[in-house]
Amino acid sequence: MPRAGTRPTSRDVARAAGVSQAAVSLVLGDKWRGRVSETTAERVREAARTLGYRPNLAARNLRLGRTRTVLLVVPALTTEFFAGVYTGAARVASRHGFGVVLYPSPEGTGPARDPFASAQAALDGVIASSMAAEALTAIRGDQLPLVMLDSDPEGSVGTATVNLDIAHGVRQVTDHLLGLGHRHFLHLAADVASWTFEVRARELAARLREVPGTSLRTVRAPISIRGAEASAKASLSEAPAPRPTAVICDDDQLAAGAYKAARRLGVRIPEELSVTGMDDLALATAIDPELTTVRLDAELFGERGMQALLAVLEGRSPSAGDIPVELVVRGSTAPARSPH
Amino acid sequence: MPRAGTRPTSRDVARAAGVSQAAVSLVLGDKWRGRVSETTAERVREAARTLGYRPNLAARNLRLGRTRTVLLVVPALTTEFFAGVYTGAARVASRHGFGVVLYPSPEGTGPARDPFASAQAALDGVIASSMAAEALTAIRGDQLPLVMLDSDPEGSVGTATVNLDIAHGVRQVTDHLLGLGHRHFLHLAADVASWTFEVRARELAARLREVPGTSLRTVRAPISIRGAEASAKASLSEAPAPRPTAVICDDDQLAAGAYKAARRLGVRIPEELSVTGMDDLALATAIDPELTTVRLDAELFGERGMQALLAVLEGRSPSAGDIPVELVVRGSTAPARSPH
DNA sequence: CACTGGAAGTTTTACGTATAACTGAGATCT
DNA sequence: AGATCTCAGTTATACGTAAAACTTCCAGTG
Repeated sequence: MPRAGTRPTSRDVARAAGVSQAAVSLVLGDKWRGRVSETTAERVREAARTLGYRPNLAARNLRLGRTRTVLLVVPALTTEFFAGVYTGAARVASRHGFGVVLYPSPEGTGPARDPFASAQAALDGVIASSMAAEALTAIRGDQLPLVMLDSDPEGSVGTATVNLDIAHGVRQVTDHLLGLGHRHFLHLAADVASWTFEVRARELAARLREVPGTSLRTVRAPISIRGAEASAKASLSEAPAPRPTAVICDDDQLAAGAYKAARRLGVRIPEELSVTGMDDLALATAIDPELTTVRLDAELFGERGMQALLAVLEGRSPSAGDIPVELVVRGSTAPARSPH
Repeated sequence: MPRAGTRPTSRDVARAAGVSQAAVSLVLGDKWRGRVSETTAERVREAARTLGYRPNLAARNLRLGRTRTVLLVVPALTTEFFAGVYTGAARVASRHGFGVVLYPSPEGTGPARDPFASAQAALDGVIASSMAAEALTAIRGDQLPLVMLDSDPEGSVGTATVNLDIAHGVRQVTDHLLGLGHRHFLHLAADVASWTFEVRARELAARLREVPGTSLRTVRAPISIRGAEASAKASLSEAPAPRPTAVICDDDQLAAGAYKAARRLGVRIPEELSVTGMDDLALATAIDPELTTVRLDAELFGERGMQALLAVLEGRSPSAGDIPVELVVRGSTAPARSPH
C-alpha cells in the first residue's frame, strides 16, 4: 500500500493489482492490445480508480522529452481581446491533446522578466504576440518552436507568423470616412512599438496620399482610456487649422478615450466629430453613440496561431493567408459638415 | 560535446568544464561554498554560458517533488479584473521564487474539463475563484493545497479563503442611495451561482428590510453588457408599481447594460434613474455619465491570495481579515425625485 | 515430435537532476 | 609521527514513467 501522505504511483497501482509496473503503464497508456488480457487490464484500471492514481507529469515529461504544453505570451490582459485568442488557441490545442499556458507579460514598464521563470512548465513551443516584445529575446534564446502573432513577415523570415489583415481594415475605415466627405483626419495612435500599429500608420498615410486635399495629423497615446483621453483632449483643443473632422483610433480603448475628451470639450459625436476604433470590444457598444470599428476575430486568431504551431511541431509548413477583418458601421461616424 | 539537435544537459556542461555532473549541479544550484573552488566554479559557469545550458525543468521537478508553480483558476477573462488578480499573485509569487500559471475556465457552458489536462504542469498548489466553480470538483479530487477566492467561509471550513469585503461595499452603496432619497430599487443580479453574488443579494435585502417604505425587485442577467441590456430593458419597461428609481448592479458590466437599456427606453441617467455598479473597471469612466461604483482592489486580492497559499504551503495559518473596498461616487447617482 | 509463433506478461533501462555518501590529499593539531 | 580535520571534489542513487528487450507458457503446424 502507498505510504501515507504521498500520492500513489504506478508502482502502487501495480502492487494493488498484483502485476508489474510495466503492465500498469501499458494499460493506462492504452497500449495493451495483445499484451495484457482484458481481465488483467480491468483489474489494473479498477486499482487505479480506487487508489485515485494520477500520473506524475514531471516524470512523464522527463521520460517522453515533451510536455504537450505550449506557452501563449500576450500583453497585459486589459481587454477581452487576448482572452479570445487564448480561448481559440486552447480549443484547437485540446483537440490535439495539448494544453496552453497563458503568460501575460507584466503590466507597466517593469524590466522584462524571463517568461520561463514564471511559467515554470517545460514547454514544447511558444505562441507570442508581437505586442509582448520585451519577452522575445528570452524566447529566442531557447531553441523552442515559435509562432509570432501580428508580427512583421519581412522581419522574421524563418519564423512562422499569423497575421490579421489589419491593412485591409484600415483601408475600409479610411474609405468609409472619405465616402462620408471627411478630408481632415486625426490619427490617435498607440504608443507602442509594435508591427501591428506600424501597419495602421503606414496604411492610413498611404491611402490618404492618394486623395488630394486631405490632411493627417498623428498623436500618440498609451493604450488605455485614461491615457487616450489626455492625448486627444490636448490635440483637439490646440488644433491648428485645418481642424480634423474625424479621429481614427488604433483600438477601441483609444476611441473611448477620444469620446471622453470630446465630451469634456463639448464636441458632439458624430455631428461635429466622427470617431472610429479597431477590435470591436464589448466596450464599443457600451459607449454612446455606439462605435464604428473594425471587428477582429480574436478566437480565430488564436485558433490559427495554434494550428500554425502544431504544423511547425510536426514539421509541416503552416498554411498562409491573413485573417480577414470586417468594418462594422455604427453611430459614431456621420457625413462631414459641408465645407464653407 | 552535446549531440547535435539536443539541448545540452548538465552532463554536457560537466564534460566541457572537465568536472563531474555533481559539481555542475552544486555550482549552478549555488550550493558550492566550501565544496568547490572559486576557479572551478567559474569554469563551470563559463561552460554553461557558452553551451547555452538551461536545466531541464521536468527532471528538476521530478527530483525535487515540487515545482514552485501554482495554478490560478479564474472565470473567463472578459474584464481586466482577474488580470489584476493575476498581476498581484504573480508579483508575490516571483518574490518567493514561484511561478503562476493562469487557467481561465472555458467560456460558455461547455462541460467542465479537467483543468490539469489543460495546464499540464505539475503543481504545488491552486488558487481558485469561486466563480470558476465547475472546476472545483476536479481540484478537490487531488489533494493539492488550495486557496479559495471569494468563497463562503462557512461552507469551506478547513480550506483557506480570501475574501473582499463585499458586504460592506453593498451597505455603502445602499446607504448612499437611501441618503439620496431613493426607496424603490431594482437589483440587476448576476446569473451565476457564486457566493460573492449571494452576498450582494443577502446584504442588500437585509439593509432594505431595516428601512420602512422601501421596495426591492430582483432580475437576473448573464454577466455581459448585452445580456444585462436585455434583462434590464424588459424589467424597466414592464415595471409594475412602485417604479424603481435606482438600479443596483452586481458589477460594472451589468451597469453598462442598464445604461443601454435606459437609453433605448428614453430614460435619463441620473435624472430619472440612478445606477450603481461594482468593480470600478475602466469601463466605469468610459460610459456617460460616469458610473458610481464600488472599487475592488484586484491586485491586492491576488497578492493576498498568493500570500495565503504560501502560508498553507509552509504550514503556517494564513492571516485573516477581509480586503477593504471603497465606494466611488460619480455622476450616475442623483437625488430621487421627490415623491408626489 | 521438434519447432514456430503469439499471448501475457516481466525485467530492465533511460530520461536529467539534486544530493547523500564517499574519497584522497594536504594542512593542522597533539 | 600519527591522528584529525578541512578542502575539493567524485561516485552512486532516487525521483516516476514509458518502452525496448526479454521470458514463459501454450496452441498450432509440418
